[in-house]
Amino acid sequence: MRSSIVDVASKAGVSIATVSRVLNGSDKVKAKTREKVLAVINEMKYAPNPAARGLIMKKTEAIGLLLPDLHGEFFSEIIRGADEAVQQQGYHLIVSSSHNDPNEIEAALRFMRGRVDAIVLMSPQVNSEILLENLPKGLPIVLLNCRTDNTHYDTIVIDGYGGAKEMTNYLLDLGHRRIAVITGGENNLESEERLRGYRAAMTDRNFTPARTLEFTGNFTEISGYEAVKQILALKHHPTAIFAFNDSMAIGAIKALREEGLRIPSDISVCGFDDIPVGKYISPSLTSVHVPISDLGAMAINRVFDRLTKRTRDTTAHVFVPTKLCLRSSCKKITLMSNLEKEENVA
Amino acid sequence: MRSSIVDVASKAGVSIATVSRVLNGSDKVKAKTREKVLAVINEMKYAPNPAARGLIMKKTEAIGLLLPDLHGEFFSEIIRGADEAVQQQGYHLIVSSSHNDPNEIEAALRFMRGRVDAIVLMSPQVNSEILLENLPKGLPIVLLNCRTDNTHYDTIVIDGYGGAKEMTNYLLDLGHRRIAVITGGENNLESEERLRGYRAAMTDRNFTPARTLEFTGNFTEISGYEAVKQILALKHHPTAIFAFNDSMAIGAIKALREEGLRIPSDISVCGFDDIPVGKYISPSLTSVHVPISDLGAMAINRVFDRLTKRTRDTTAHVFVPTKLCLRSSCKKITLMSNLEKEENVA
DNA sequence: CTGAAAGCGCTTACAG
DNA sequence: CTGAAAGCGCTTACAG
Repeated sequence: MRSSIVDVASKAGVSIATVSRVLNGSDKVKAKTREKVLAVINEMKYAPNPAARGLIMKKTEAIGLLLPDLHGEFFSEIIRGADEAVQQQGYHLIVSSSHNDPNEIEAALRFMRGRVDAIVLMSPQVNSEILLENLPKGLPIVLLNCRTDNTHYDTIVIDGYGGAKEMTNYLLDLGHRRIAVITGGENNLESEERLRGYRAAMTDRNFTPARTLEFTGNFTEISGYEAVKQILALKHHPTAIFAFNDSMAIGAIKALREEGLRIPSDISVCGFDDIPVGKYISPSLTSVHVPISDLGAMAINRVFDRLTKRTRDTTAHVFVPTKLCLRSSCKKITLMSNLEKEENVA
Repeated sequence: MRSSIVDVASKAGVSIATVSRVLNGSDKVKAKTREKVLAVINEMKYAPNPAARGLIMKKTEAIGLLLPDLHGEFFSEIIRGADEAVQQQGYHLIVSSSHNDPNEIEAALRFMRGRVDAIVLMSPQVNSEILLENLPKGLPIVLLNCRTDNTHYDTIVIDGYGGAKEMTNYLLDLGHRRIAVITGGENNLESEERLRGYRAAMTDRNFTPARTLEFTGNFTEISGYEAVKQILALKHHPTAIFAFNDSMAIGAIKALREEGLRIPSDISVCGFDDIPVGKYISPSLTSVHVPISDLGAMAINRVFDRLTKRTRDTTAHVFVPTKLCLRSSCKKITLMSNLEKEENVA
């Protein structure tokens, strides 16, 4: 059994109220008393039970972070950014992954009640009704890349549309016309936004985005790898592949190489997110930069804003811009076959 | 304010004891009463406060996971494995990173008291005395890759020595003699074990491991990258570089390429850990396989063993074997310069 | 089968 | 400056 405040009090010959006061730095404690208590605390290595403290003070010094998945560097960077921000305030993180399963989200949210002071939730896949009805009331909540137009919560959303559009325009500028995309799956907000951006860029330039060039992945390396196998089964290969995240781009590159294609001379490849490892692989990966760890930190800091200035109760909706990050995996195309021209010009 | 058990009780016209009983599935509740209470619970969307419950039941259904760092895929795989294991039991994870700082470890450990039922601690860098004196008593604790010969706690340790030795032997078999290593820094258990393994393999085969071929990194890509800049300043380049983790190997490969060297034809490179991305890069990375996510799961499952069968109080010390994972970043060397022979043969 | 009461380990008015 | 007491939201003997 751990020692409790009662043990400290009796050993120090004071009441538990006094021990509590020195613990909480109250100034209405005589210096001598304080020292005596402190001595006992150190001697016993006493530390107050945070659960009891949380129960009465209604603050836990913990923030819940609920992520859809834990695979890959994207989520680990989110966690890292969040953890740094949280540590700066002396807070801690309770991390959970939902696997995009409403039941798991519900379980995690329930678990967090009473244990966290606020919640950061990232759930690009689960639809807003389910989400909203499970969200605990009375707790600051920040929605990260969630599908919701509900303005009742603070939201942070990456500009997937703009980023994908910019990337597509870049590929178009490079002369590419047959651009295959590897998506992150249906019903996934991030994927959908990126797809929308890609299609818009094509259309804006009077090209018809062909559905036959849209392949479904799930944001993992292996799904990018497998998508390429399908892509190469096409009678006319695309000249560029735009994977909707870097992990899939990395998987795609591997598959392409296995088929003897060189990147970018035979085919260009780009990703999205700009995960740290992207700049280290060869060829270095052209991507759409997302400030991943900042995203985690931003969400946490927004939560702290809420926690401190309770007055301001207008919700904030921040839209995070992306930035094209040009490296070596994409290359200018010089000549196009007639066939391609025919197929793509509007 | 969230509703409490009192609200439910009054609305259902029963005592809080009865509500508590239906909450905990006690069988001594009349079916009709149970239904009435359940109806109210659903209507109010009531969920018990886990902090209060934890306080009295002395169990929190949370496990603390304290990691040295949050950079890169290694730690995210540990978290993933741990999270999966924990979710299987309906438990949750409280994650923290220590940055190898004793103060942060202490703060995290203090934070966890009363909030977790057990702790998994990974701290290859902080020495055992500091660690041991901060460890809470009365809580199951599993030490993951910690420097301690204390048998009072359960431990799980990767066979860094064996793995590095095996890798070095492999390089030796390939004909390499000048093998540079990039370590993970001094005072880091994992790095030290791998260094010991490398040196032992060299010595066993009657080669003297040259200190001038040992370069210091810190397990990050950039440190591998920078180490290579130093390595290439050597008057005689090594024919192989053994980075003590994959991230550094990936950084090293990038630096090597920038200097126009081809891998593995000009120089062989290998890593350690076998992080998922390693098989996707080019050339695919030869590494020492560590079952990373399993490690997280193993630690959690060990903790659950403790939690359930309190009787067995002999501590377990598991030593996790590694496995050579041969891919394409290392190549046989056919001829050696006389100079190299002179320098390396014992 | 159900309720009143004690207690988990703390904090904080309220007196003194 | 300090202590006795109430209370945070729950569970669980103990009676009935």
